[in-house]
Amino acid sequence: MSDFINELKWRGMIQDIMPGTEEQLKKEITTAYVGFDPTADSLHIGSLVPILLLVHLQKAGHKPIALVGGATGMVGDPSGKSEERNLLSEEVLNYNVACVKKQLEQFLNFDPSLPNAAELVNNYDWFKGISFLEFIRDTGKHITVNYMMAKDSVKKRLEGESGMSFTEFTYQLVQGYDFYWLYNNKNCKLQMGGSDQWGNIVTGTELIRRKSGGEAFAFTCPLIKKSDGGKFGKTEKGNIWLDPQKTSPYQFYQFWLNASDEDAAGWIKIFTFIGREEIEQIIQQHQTDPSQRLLQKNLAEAVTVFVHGREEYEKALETTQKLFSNQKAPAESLSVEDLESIEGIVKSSYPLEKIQQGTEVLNFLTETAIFESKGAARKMLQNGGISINRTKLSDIQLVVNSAHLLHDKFILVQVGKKNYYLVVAE
RNA sequence: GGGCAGUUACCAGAGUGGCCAAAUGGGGCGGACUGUAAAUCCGCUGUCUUCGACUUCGGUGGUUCGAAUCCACCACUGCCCA
Repeated sequence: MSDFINELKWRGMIQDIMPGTEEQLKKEITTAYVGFDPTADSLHIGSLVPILLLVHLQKAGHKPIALVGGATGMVGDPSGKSEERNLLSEEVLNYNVACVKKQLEQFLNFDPSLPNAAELVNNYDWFKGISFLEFIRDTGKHITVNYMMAKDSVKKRLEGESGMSFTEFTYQLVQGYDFYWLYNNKNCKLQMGGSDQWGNIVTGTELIRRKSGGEAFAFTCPLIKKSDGGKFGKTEKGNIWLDPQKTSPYQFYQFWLNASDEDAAGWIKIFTFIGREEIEQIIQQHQTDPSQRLLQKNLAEAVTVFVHGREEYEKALETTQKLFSNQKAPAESLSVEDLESIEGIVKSSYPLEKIQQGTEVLNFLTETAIFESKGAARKMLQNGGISINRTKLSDIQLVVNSAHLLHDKFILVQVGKKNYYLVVAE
């Protein structure tokens, strides 16, 4: 259990670390927590790193606590936000909390026979019983406004144009209280999180020191960015979610497979449990022939298996191979079985009758919901971004008819290079 | 409550009576080149069935042949004062 920090260090998963943290972890089985915001009904891959911190922690023999912010979610974390956020309704929040809880459960081991069994808590459970007066007298009294204003998350907003509500200003105290509560009730001595959480975390350790005279520790992991400066985890379709209903395992796999070389080399350390030597070997092999994209393949495999399981990974891989391995081959070479078993790409159905009569492409593309409007479809087509059965379209007047059907049943539509749609005529 | 500044498309930000669906940059999407990469170059980026039409510049009214632009009121935001 001693090499936990070292393990994270070589993986590049430690940004800031409080002095004494390593010693604490070496001394005894330590309980540590990470908080998750219920801002949506699913976690996305941005939350994957904190989850991995907990998994690494448990692997190293320590006890992980995953906290879902039922209470903090009602306040709104100002960290990294340039503007005040809208509050979620309680109803939505409760639903999100339930969803996020469910997702977290699959990554940690909750077996109660383990000395370091994972635990899942909701900070609403202890906040619901605390009155406002109680809170400002017992907790607020220990932290000065001067201290709170010095935090980056607050300072930026004070200097910026949009200001900050009292609600969001209070956030760090509320989160700090979580740590204090867990320290006293669960003997939790360590908090982890993204580096944007550093300020909030430190308020927690400060509160523990001033209120109970105890010592608590913390470290943060760097926020993941793409080497080109873009936002991590976003694609044209939005966030990459962990929920397979929102992001299919195939799309999930594709996201990792599309990582740039530079990103993949860093990400494989952070997002997989592959050992150091093996990773170095993969990187080396990758460099001898980058076009094989060994790095990306290994990365995508490991993460997809971790989140969706091996079976879903196999399907995603199979779909990938069908769609990409023989790109030059005519679409006709795909068998009925191939087409029928393609998983994870967007499928839509279309009346067979209409195809037999012949439909104009633009109608076809909008009526299958591949495009929202004819204008959008037209622009894409004129830009050369649409293929049907792997043949690029150039004619707006084209009529889609029976001749386009593969095996009398399917039409494979591509938007751009990577976005596939399978239209089933029936 | 008083004073000042502001509110423009996904974001930032120009535009201060007609030439404005609105400069520019970023982001996003598509294309070429590649390796389903990066860099580079090119195109698209309010809505709609192309030409063209329609709806936008915080809201509501008004002035005007004509308003993002002028006026009035309201709302919101920021800064300063009480």
